[in-house]
Amino acid sequence: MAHIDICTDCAIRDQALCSSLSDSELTTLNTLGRRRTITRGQTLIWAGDESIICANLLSGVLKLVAATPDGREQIVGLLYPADFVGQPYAGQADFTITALTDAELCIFPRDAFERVLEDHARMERLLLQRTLAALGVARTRIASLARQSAQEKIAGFLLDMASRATASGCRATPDAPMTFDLPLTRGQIADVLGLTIETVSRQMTRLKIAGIIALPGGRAVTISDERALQDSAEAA
Amino acid sequence: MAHIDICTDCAIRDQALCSSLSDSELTTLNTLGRRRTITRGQTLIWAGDESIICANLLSGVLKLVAATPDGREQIVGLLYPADFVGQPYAGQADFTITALTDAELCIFPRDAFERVLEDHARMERLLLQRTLAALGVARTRIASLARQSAQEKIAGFLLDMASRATASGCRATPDAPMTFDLPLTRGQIADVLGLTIETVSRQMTRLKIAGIIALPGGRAVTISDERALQDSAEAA
DNA sequence: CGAAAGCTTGACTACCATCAAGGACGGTGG
DNA sequence: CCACCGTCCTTGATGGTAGTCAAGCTTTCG
Repeated sequence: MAHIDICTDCAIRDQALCSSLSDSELTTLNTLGRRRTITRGQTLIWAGDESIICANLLSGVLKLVAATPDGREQIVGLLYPADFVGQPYAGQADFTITALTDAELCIFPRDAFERVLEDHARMERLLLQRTLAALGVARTRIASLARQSAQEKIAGFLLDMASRATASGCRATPDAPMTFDLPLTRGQIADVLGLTIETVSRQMTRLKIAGIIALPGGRAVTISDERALQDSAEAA
Repeated sequence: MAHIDICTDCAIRDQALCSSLSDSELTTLNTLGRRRTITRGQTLIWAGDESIICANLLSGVLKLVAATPDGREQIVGLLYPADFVGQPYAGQADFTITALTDAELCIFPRDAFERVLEDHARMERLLLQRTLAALGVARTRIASLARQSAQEKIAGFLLDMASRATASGCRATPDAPMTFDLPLTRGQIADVLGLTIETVSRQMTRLKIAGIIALPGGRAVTISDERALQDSAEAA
């Protein structure tokens, strides 16, 4: 909950919105923001509540959740380190934001953050660019959810998670089997892909039996045959 | 194809991005933009092409289409009058944009438009706000596509189209039956909702038989029992 | 060690896609 | 004016994919 005084040492200094600011400008932000750690399962923002905070995600993974009146739940987006969190200019929050893993945030009051945006055109432009990119991602997901089979969804999801896991720290050779931990449970994967937990489990088993992936235990996944997985992601 | 010299008379002067500009600032835009009319079915931008234009939509309806390698098609968004068209800061277009009805646009070269944004912070902020709103809409659609039944999708779609049709020109009484023309064919509705044309047709028939809507012919729809339609949109 | 949460597997079902055929509507040309 | 054609829409029969219900297994954590 302490004020930030270490922006220049920040893990995401070069990737987050703040990368548009000079060191001296950062000191202004310091007085506004504070670090906060939340634990797995904790909710940062509830849908419908007044939208009073914005943040940069420093570490961990968050989910954006839409809930239907009758209790069905759908994850409409995931947030990764360096992603921007919250809705400037919004009266109330559209979605509930909850931590999937322990996470660390750099939080600003929304109104103060909006004033910073007004004074820093570069930062506002960067946010616009990110928002446009997020819109593209969301629309791509619309196409996937509407038209892909369960098999395609799972294969595509695994490829996506794999590329994210290897984004930091490349692997030795492009063709070597690659192992990583999923940050999501089967149930959460189901919520992301618009499937049920049983279907997710069955598709994973199918890929395992086909020798395309291995499931060494826990949340770990090994991709043994990336090419075949890509084919699965595109198969009608 | 003429340069615009009638912004101050523009039908969407108060709703589009330009509403952030003074009359004198508009004259600058005049020199950059030009009006263009496209006919139903014509494509304005192809996915993958270099993203070279931005525009304001003056009249008509456009579709944003994602196509999978194997030919399946999904409409990932619809654009209505006063909506902003195109992707500033994008290298190449993510989606194909095609006219569903005859449409009128006010077109700017992308690079010139970006320079205008840089000089007009109010306009850039307005675009940011719109993009954030569009992101919320897209994410809401993710939830719908993933979790709603065909019945819910159709009912929700009809309510949405109804509210759009009545947005301009309110109706007499809130409870009176309301009739309007759908700007989309059954096939296009299917592409929006991630269904097949047959399922769309069957659901419409079902609603008709239930006395909730009437189909007077052509593209026309009458909502006889809005309350029941809302129930259909929320039923599990 | 025990309980809770998460995962897998099986049997069955329902919903929607697919395939197929025919009807309604609108425009064109004889 | 009517016949013709293309596009769009409706309806029926059938099947497959993924959802639902249920039971048992594994991992995690207090």
